[in-house]
Amino acid sequence: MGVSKTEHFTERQNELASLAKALGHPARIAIIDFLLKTESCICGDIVNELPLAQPTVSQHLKELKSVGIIKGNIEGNLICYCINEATWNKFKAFLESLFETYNLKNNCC
Amino acid sequence: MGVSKTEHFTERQNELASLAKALGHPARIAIIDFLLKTESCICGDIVNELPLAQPTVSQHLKELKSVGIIKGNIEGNLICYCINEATWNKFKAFLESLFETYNLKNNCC
DNA sequence: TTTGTATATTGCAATATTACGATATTAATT
DNA sequence: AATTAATATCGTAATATTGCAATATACAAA
Repeated sequence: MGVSKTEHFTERQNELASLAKALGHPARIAIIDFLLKTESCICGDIVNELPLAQPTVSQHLKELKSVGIIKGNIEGNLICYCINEATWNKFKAFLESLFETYNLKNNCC
Repeated sequence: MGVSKTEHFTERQNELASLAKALGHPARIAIIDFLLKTESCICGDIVNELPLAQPTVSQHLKELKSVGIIKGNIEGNLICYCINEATWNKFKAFLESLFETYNLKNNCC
């Protein structure tokens, strides 16, 4: 991407955009789906669940981790990933606020 | 971006990723914020609301329009943009389903 | 200590995104 | 018809993303 002028937007706008961007790839949605589906941490199973090479999956995990959507714990030989509750709730709150605004006010063409 | 292998993911994963990606820029969040805030269509005011040049804003509007999040109507000399209810509701449904799954099931490290 | 297994990092090619000046288009106004 | 105003498109520079082979790292097991 080109340089995006984050300094001109509010912190909330930048944060929400970062979170949305992190989810803006089907592989990363698939990772989140998988984490939610299995009801707990995932240790050493994610690569096999995705139609991508191991380094590519690792990179997607890194991106999700860098915005805080997931967190990883080293567990012996494996790395266990799970949803990061704090960030997830923040994301949820951002969006629920948007959805609420739309429901209450929009009266459009 | 490089080529993303959309053919390996489900339609839902690809759609949700596209919508999230479209919201993955603070300028586009700002546009949505503004549309929601003003409670109706926006005619000819968006460029002045954003700290970006007119062609850049036009490009962001085009991206939001191309995934269906907003729609535009020509109104005389102006173009009026508003949230596209169908897509917005779809996006909302996708996310509410994710949030629900998290609430019910997640029991994590 | 060597081997095997899981994950991360590096490096790079192909492609996409962002931003904006210049220019085109379209319609209202004079 | 010429001017003004709003928006879109084109072209392009700078930078980011995606994907993966090769390689590194870290730990467990033999």
